[in-house]
Amino acid sequence: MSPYPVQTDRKTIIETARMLIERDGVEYLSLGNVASELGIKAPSLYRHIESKSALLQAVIEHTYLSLFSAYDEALENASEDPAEQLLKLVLAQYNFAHTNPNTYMLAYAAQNPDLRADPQMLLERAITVQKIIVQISGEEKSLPALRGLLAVTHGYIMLELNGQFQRGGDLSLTFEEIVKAYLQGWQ
Amino acid sequence: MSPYPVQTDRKTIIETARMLIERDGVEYLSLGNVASELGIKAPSLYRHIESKSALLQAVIEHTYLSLFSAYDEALENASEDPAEQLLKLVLAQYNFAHTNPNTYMLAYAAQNPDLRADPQMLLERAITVQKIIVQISGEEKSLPALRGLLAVTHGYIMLELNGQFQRGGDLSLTFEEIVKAYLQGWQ
DNA sequence: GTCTATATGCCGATAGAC
DNA sequence: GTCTATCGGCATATAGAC
Repeated sequence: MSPYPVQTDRKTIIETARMLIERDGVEYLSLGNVASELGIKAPSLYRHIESKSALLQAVIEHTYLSLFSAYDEALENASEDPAEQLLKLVLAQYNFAHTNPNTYMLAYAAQNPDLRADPQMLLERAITVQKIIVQISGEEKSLPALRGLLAVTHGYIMLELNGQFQRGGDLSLTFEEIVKAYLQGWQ
Repeated sequence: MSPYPVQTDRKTIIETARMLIERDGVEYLSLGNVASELGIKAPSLYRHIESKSALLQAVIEHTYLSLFSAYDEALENASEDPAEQLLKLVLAQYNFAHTNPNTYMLAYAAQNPDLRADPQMLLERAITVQKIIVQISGEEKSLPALRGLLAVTHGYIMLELNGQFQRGGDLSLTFEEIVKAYLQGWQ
């Protein structure tokens, strides 16, 4: 038998870090917090992770994969209508951000290049969405139309998460209304 | 004569902090940095500021006032056309964010309530813009139309500042194109 | 208004025992 | 795979001398 009651592994550490970031904000994450949550001491973590920065990197990667799963799920039950497909996609992102605000913001705001998601993967995903929006905007305008859709979606999420919509209303419904109006503008 | 060669005051400290945040990012700002930049020692700062958090608050307030000045300037030479006025406004914000990326992000992302800008002031500004956009969207849809405009503007700025537009192009022109298409959608 | 000295605390990371 | 002990660093903030 092991002389210590608690054991952990890399996957559990990453999930614990993710949970703590979500609960307290990334600025309060320390290896001490993570270890304490797992019932072990901070230095023990180094058997499983290389550094704090590698741990953050892993959390960000996990966040992107979850977000991409949400995209895939959203498209499963969508009709052929490109506007409906796009709405389902951005709503998936909107809901993901509300369920996981702190990791969402961490993943999107990561400045440090080695904390960024794989550019190749991001590009592939973007092209998938571009193929949908091209049916609305036409080929030539599909890149700006895509970028604007990403902007209005991400911007709305950030403003809402930061509490900058002071005047109430049904913010989820308002978001849908805005996206529909936005897509109208490219037709 | 003073026994020490260097003197400072609250205003200089705030401006120094603002400059350092802009240069290095807010996460690298410390009272030691500020003091060192001013040629004094960190404890001396406490004769002029109450705490680091009060200093950050002052920088954020200064940032908002500068941004509002940019808005005012943008409207000075604008025509009667509401679409042109709105475009000038959001371009003023876009340019401000590019000139002051780190303080822009700090001011917009401030989570801590005592680091937020004065809600009353923000509300007044929002209503000013709403009076312009109402000419495009109509009264009933003017609040969602405003929120969407803020979202697309802020979102585009954040995505560009975070380096998430990988496929190049004239990003400033693309932004204009997107805003115009967005406003089209509400007409 | 600045200084030095210091309190106090947290952090990431390493060495080496078990 | 965990532990204890420790290094080295940097942070905010206060006390009291000049």
